[in-house]
Amino acid sequence: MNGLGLLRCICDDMRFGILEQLSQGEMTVGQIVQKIKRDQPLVSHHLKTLKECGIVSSKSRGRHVVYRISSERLSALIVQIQEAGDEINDICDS
Amino acid sequence: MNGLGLLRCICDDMRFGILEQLSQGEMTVGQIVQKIKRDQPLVSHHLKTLKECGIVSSKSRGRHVVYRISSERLSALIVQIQEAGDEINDICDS
DNA sequence: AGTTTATATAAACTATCATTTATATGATAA
DNA sequence: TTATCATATAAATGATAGTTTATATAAACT
Repeated sequence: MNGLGLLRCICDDMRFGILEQLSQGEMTVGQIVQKIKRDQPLVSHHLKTLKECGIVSSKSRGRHVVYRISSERLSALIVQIQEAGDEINDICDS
Repeated sequence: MNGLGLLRCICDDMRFGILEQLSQGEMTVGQIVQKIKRDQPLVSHHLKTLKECGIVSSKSRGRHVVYRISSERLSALIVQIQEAGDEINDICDS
């Protein structure tokens, strides 16, 4: 998986929504489901994709599974990418 | 089209390849075709996509059509995104 | 005007990927 | 140990988007 592939992974609407949530701190699958209001299997599926890209990691806590962004560096990068998105919006409006 | 949509547009392998070429200066379709060694209709198709996103613009010069990245700001942003991709590679290797 | 060159468009095909639905796993609590 | 809760997986479906092939347009040259 190359850098572009990983960016593509991040740039999906739903996965980006999940990452926005996780950028505020670790969360269980159920909490993410509640927040973004999508079906649980779909959320799990996208979490798997994010995990395969190495963007998130998970640990079990009781019967819950807690996900988090796998590194501070990556977390900062996601913010940057989000800002790039906003900046493109700016550019296109002007 | 939102910021994420535009990022997704940039993050396609082939479109990114085209943008890498154009980041060195404006080029005709034929020149791009030669450089990236893909079929002309395919290149034109992706150029159209990039144009619809507002990422590139074009002008006619004789029977040639010259494409360029539509703003300096956007050009700089593409470099940043490329660097983000490289950085993700780093993170995943480590 | 007719031919060549450069680019664009359109239709058909293919692949990829998101989503849904149904079911399985695995942990806890009763 | 059975029932329940949280999450994961798998199969089927549907949508999106890349690619190919064929053809159209438009400019320049003869």
